[in-house]
Amino acid sequence: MNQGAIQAVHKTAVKPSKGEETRALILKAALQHASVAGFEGLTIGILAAETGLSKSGLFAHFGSKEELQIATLDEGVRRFSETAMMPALSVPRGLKRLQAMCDNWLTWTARSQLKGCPMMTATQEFDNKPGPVRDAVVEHMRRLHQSLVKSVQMAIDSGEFDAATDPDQVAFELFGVISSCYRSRNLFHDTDADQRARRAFERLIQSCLPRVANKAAKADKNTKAASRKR
Amino acid sequence: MNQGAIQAVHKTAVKPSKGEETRALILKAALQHASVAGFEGLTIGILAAETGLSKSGLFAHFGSKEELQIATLDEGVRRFSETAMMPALSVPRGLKRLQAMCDNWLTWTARSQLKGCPMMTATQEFDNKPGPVRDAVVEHMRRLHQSLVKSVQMAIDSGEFDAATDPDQVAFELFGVISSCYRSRNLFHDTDADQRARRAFERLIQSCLPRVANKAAKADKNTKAASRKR
DNA sequence: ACGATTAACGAACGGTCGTTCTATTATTGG
DNA sequence: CCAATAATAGAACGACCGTTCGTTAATCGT
Repeated sequence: MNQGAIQAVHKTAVKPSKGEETRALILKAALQHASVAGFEGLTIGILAAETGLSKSGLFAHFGSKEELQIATLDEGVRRFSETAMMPALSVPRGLKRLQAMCDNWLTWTARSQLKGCPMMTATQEFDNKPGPVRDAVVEHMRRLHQSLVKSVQMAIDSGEFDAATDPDQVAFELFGVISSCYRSRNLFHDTDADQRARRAFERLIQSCLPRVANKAAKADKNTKAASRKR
Repeated sequence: MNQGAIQAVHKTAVKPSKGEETRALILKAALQHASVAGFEGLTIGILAAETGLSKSGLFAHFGSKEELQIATLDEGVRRFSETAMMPALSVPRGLKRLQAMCDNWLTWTARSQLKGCPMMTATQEFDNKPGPVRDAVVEHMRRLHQSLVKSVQMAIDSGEFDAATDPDQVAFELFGVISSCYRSRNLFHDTDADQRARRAFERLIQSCLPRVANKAAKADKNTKAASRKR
């Protein structure tokens, strides 16, 4: 099915047939809607009305609601990749690229004119609902996590991060910051959310910087270690 | 309505009438179900079947689905308070209490035999859906945020945290860590999620400790903190 | 213990859901 | 340009949704 998606992309690049054209239009509206009302709230009737199609006409493009949800999720991931991740790849690997990723991650929903992040929404909606949609979500999120891990690893390799840094741990915490930012934005309408997130990123990065092995640092480490014991 | 809840609690403490008894039973099942399938997936038919009541019989207890959702959310908050927050209040204020809160926060769903955190679920489900349920979610989450802010402030006042610490920022990041932990647990079934969260808490706390410039500064901070106490 | 009150039931409603089928209209390749 | 094919419409389906209503059964205050 992944090959199918690739094939579809290739086809559209050559010649957008009528079917693929409307399908893309549907997915655009679907993504917009899912980013607000979630993937369960994405009903075929509503989506048909929004796109001006009939229920059955729209339905025929996917064959089931599950397929519609997966297609919408894939579209979201595609948009995320091209809006947030790919631009960061043009930044030289290491800390700079990681920062670019974080920054793009924060702002991509606005730049894509989405109300919330579809992947985060899907995560919450399907994390306890077994099935193909959940499987797709897990797959996508695992990939995203690995992208972050890899970027952190590059910052370690370049010497910008301490060698003892745990990339998985950093990725874990980056996800947390983003989560908290989205919540502050959408639930509290907190206009400072982005700034908070940036500060959190900064703090996280600070804690990953190499610990220089001079006396002061060593002493500081020791006191830290002592106080860490509970 | 808060007074109503208090009154209800008081009543049950004295004499649990039949109605209140079954209502409590319904809410227990509702909370269980909402923690897995969310608050929208909480249908009256399913809930009636699970509790052995008829749809109309169950419905009569709440008058609308919206009221059922709010009542379930309130029950979740009540359980969270008594399972996670109240026990932490018996720990002396300051860093220790904050740590107790974080620890209890991490483990309360398991101790309450819930699959996920109802409040987090509700947050995601209603953050873009205006209405009474969303209002209730915002209210509860704001309160929780303030609880954290207050605990952080106490750690500042006691001198355990640097005076320059921003309590709102710390609360923001704590929420992030919890979010990430829940996601790792439920989406990835990551058994290390709790450990990751604890490490993140630790790192966050470390970054809030007083920057020991010299002893005089520390003493000065303590006196400031003492005079700030109300 | 009895009358008043409350709790619970069962049937039914209008609505929307996802889905299926058949028929009609557009698009496409030769 | 014309047959073959794809895209869309429309009506209907059974299932389930939240909700209403009238009736019956259980509980409660006195």
